[in-house]
Amino acid sequence: MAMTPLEELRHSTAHVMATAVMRLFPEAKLDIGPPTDTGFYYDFDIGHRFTPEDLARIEEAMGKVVGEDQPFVRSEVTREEARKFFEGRGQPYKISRLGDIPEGEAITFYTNGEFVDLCAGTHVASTGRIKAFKLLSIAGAYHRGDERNKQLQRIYGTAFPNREELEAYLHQLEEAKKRDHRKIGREMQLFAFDEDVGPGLPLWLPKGTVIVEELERLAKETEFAAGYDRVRTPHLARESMYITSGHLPYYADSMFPPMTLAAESVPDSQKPRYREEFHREIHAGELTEAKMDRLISLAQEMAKGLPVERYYIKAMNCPHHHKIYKAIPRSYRDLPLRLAEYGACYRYEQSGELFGLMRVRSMQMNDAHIYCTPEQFGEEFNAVNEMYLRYFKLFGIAKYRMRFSTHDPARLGEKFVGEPELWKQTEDMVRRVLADSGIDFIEVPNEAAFYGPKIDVQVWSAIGREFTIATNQVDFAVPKRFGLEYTTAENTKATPLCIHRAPLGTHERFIGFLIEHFAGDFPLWLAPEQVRVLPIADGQMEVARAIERKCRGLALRATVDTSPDKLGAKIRRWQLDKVPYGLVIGKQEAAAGTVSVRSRQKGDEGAMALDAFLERAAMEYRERTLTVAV
RNA sequence: GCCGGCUUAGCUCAGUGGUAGAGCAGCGGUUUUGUAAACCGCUGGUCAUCGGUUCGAAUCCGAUAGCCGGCUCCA
Repeated sequence: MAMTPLEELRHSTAHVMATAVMRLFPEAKLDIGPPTDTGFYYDFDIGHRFTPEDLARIEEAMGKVVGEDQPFVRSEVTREEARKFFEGRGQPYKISRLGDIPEGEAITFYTNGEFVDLCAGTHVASTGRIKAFKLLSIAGAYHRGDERNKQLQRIYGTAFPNREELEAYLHQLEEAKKRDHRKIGREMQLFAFDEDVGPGLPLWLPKGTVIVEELERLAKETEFAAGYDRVRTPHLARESMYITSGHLPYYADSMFPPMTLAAESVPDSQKPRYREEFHREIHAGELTEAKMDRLISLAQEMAKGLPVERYYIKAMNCPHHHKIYKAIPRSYRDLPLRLAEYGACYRYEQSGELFGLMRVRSMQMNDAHIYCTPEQFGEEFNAVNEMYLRYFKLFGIAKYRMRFSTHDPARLGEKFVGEPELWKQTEDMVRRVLADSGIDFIEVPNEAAFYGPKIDVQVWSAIGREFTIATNQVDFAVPKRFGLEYTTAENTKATPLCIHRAPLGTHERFIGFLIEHFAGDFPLWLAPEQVRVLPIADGQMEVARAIERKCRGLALRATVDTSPDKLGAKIRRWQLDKVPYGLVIGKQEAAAGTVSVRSRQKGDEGAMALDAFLERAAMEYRERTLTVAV
């Protein structure tokens, strides 16, 4: 596969970096050093721990290699020659990589100066062509990306054809950091984390809650129009349900550990009396850590030997929804049945995976399950995809990627339920729906859910990480496990297909994404504060209050700046707070019944009648107008 | 979970073994103000936590927690 000139440059820079590292640390063992979308990396196995100071030293040594203007020379070798060469140099990873090259394919070395690398190429003519590079970070990375393998040290860097482009890229990185939802979320007081609450458990502050509730309203209206029914389910369920669903064996690690309690079958007289004993203990002096330990062992002692049962906090809503399906006998006339809920779920994500709002342990999903017949499937699946696209248009989301995840036949019965026919049928159905609708997508094997193929919509965070923002999944397996059925027109029983869909993902991730997408500059309908009245002096305070009341009468979120500051300061604060409209009220406006409007897009728009402004704002709100440039 | 780094006031950040600082925010007062910062004053920190070294620790060492950059994972 040919590299683009930029990839060639970056890959060559990776070789230069490896050359420099070998000069400084001759004992280093090399793995691989490919280009990436934004730069390059090289993986090293080395006893020394790279430090940020090392990066500067390595950069300096790289500068020397560039100065030596070493030509990159390609040579073909035999497998045996290559193996001997790397054995001689003590490079086990290279020998391992050699094994990846299929028989009959050319084995090539690229040499620059004293540095020789197993490499398919291609490269720039010589190291002197590398004009602008920078090493960015040090990271751990497993050999071949497998957790069971040794962790190597990876150095990330980037390179550009010239200094200017490198500087522009570094500047762009800085700019992206300003969009980071974690920074804006704190500045705008949208959400917060607290150590006592726990990692990955966000608190929605009042302003963030406004956004949450506006999104819920959007979803409810959209889903109502599309024929969904709303349901509500508990946050917990007995272990037995997750055994039925098949989730426990697959996902126990990702769920919070169960709550264990005395079984319902234990007579009351034998059940532990936590209450009295605890009460007595807890109030007998200070509550120390030692005492907590005593109380916990007391509880364990009391429960000892009793039959127990376990409850899990739900990590997904599907099993509960399946139970709602099952609560009532269903006929083909009832299908499709679309059950929607903004369900609260909890997942015990590994600590290192948590990332602001984008990856959390408590979340609310824009979830729904559509139960339908195979004949209805195409139309239903397509309707869900169209709902995605309508939403994306509403939010002005243009940069996304549809991923169609299919199964791997080699892993049937292990990672994927063993129903080869159903896999084929449903994947074909999805592929046909996608083709008919003309949506661009990429197909990725081996990424399906265990119960069926899926379409994920991928977006990128400000700092460039990729996330699934929405999902549309086929499930032909779990309804069967739950014994879901409907009576067909022929009066026989059949199992429905189920579509799991979450076009708005979770509140947490979706809002995290929206914060970055809009850089906090939300369209009016989502803005926590929509209108701020800015009286010039106290003399206009009464009029300002009256305008605030009028706005609120139209459900517009308005406030008055009651500070003793001068207008300039009020405007500045209004601007920094990213409020869509500011209404300046001075003596003239108060007398004329007008407001001087300031908008985020146009700045000072001059005076207009209050009613005219209210009509405009109310319409923007109602229509969910995308008022901001994104 | 793994590798590495970071943690000083609400926020942004100075402070390299010898009495904890600045700007902004907040609070109080004066000013009643016309489109991005009026003026004066005040409050606020167990330097993440615990332990160690030292006559003396924000500063050196260790552990723990949280966060950050990656890896792995992501129903």
